[in-house]
Amino acid sequence: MDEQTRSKSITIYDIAKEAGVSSATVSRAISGKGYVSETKKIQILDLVEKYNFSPNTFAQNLKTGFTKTIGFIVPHIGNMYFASVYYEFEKWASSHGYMTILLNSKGDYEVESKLLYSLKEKRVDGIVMMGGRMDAVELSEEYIREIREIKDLIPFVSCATMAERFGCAAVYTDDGKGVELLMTHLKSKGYNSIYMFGGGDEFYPAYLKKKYAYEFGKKLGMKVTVNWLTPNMNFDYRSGYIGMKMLLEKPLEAEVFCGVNDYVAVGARDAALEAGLRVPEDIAFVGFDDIGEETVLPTHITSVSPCYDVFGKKVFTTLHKIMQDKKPHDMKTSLIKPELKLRKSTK
Amino acid sequence: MDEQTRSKSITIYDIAKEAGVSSATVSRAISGKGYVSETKKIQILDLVEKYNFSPNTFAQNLKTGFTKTIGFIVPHIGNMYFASVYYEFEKWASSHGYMTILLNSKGDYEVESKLLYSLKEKRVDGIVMMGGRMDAVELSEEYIREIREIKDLIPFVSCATMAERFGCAAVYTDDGKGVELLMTHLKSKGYNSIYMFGGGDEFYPAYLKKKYAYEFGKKLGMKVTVNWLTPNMNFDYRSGYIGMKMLLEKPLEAEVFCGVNDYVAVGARDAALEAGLRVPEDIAFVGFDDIGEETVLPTHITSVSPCYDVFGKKVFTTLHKIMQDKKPHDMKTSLIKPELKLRKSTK
DNA sequence: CTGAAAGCGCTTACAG
DNA sequence: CTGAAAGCGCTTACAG
Repeated sequence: MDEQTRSKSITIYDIAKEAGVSSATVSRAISGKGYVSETKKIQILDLVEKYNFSPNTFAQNLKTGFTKTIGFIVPHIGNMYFASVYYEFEKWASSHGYMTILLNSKGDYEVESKLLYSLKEKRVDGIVMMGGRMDAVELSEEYIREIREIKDLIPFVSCATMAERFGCAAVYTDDGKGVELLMTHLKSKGYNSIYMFGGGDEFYPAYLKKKYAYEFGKKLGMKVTVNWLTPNMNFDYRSGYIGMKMLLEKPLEAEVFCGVNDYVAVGARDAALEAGLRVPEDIAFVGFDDIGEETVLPTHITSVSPCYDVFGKKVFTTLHKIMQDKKPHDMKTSLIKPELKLRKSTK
Repeated sequence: MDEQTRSKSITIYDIAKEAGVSSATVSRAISGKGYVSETKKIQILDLVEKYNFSPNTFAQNLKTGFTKTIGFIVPHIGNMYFASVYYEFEKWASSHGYMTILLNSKGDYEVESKLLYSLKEKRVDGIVMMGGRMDAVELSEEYIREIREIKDLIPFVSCATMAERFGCAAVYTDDGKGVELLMTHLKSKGYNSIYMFGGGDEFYPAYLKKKYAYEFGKKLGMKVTVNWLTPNMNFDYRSGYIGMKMLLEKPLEAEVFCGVNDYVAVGARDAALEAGLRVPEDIAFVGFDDIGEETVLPTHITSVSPCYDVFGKKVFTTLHKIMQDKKPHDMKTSLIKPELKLRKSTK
């Protein structure tokens, strides 16, 4: 990083001089846009190789107005659900020449706003926002306006449930389908009752799963008990653990306990094990999101998996399409089909 | 993203015109560098506020040569060790006006090289690299040269063990201290034998922990058995799980089983539980890295924690210092003092 | 304290 | 197919 090293940086003009052409021709040869004679092209590209030259991104950006950068906001980077979508998304983005900036809103509304602002400032070409405020069932007028403004300014894809409410492109898992898959399987294994819990019901990802389970249970002839609106319930391990402790004080109301995500399910399972119950002989657990990558940290929980590869790809292609269009885009919603991963927390 | 919206973007000239000053004065007023009369300054800043103006980063970068961007390479984003250091680092970086790009090398050597190249291309102001190849005990001449080249070009901090070998700034946890803390505690709880396993011994983070444990065990009068060079051993859950399965086929060689990290320890613990052993009554488990954030997904494993807050901050301040200096920096190594987190996997 | 001017390194109509 | 030239939006010596 010393001055000399920095300033030695080669430019398009150095290449042009050595090749005996103009900088415009070098630019055309490198970008592949516009005509350049085969001879000169080869000559220039050789020089590029020789000096290991790459065009200055900032000069390009300044000129073209594009940054080839995408901002990706998640509420919690440690949550494997978000990490997995990001991971798959990034593969596609980078293979298309985009660099992705991962940002953590910590689930904090103010931080989220600040991040959105800083991405605007950085003039990113696109924004992906996962979960957070956008998942909330009830929204303030002001927040809706904030999101509408940003999505009119910068290509924007939300991975929040029901995000079409904001008039933006949305990609999220089909929870209705997920619940159906899960309950059909449980029924086929001879289970006849299920208890839905965890999560904040003020957020769709919790609310809808419970609602769908309730409805689908009727159709299936399964008894569904829903734990609605328990205070301090959340999407984390602790909620599942504490919730289950309380449930264990009374006779069990169901054969299967379903967390709104795997973190809740794992917490509940641990509480049950601690109480001396056998899983799955005495009690079964299921969850959503498939957070336990086998080689990293398996949960052993039967789970509805979002198919992260399909998910991440869909998010990228959706955003990419919007970035390509010049005109404001039609809002478009894509539902990702989930699949069931069977593990030893159920029969 | 439509053309109109894009081009409406306001510049320093618009502000200058409305304030009746030159663009130079506006620039000075905004950056706070150079003299501007109080009256004009206030007037300009009001306009900035009014139009929600922020200077075009690319024009700034092009002019100044700085990008205010840092590249952060990790081998696996799903590993909570890397995720936690990143998380803490990013807090400091962003509070100093730096944007951090997180990149995943997937532990692949070629990908790592490509990422390094792309960061050079992006002209980031600094690079942090965690683990990966740099952790290897044996290195090719070529790789050493590659790292030396990049660190001479761009401010560079490595979080690999023994990274001072590359002549670059290094920040990593003090494994010697960690082993000492752990074993002293175990001894005080009445444990007299420990079995060290997991990891690839071709990497320092595994090799050194085993070595230190062996040495420190002598001093403490504890029996230390070290599982060296087991093929296919790694830093993941599966290694711990499979490794423990094999160990359980014979009479146990120790009271405590220590994984080179928590993933290994959790895998081993699960194998023991499956075999019907009680933890910690029949067998105890310990690990390193403290990957189980309590509210997210607790491991319940007693662990040597790197103190992520101190770690992340140190990485940033080290990098920041190098970025400030004009001259090539002295290589500097900082060891992070670990602390012990007691959990129910030990007495 | 302030402005005119050069220049950062590209891209892209435009005119040949 | 090619080059001269303008311009993207800033910053910063330089000269007042």
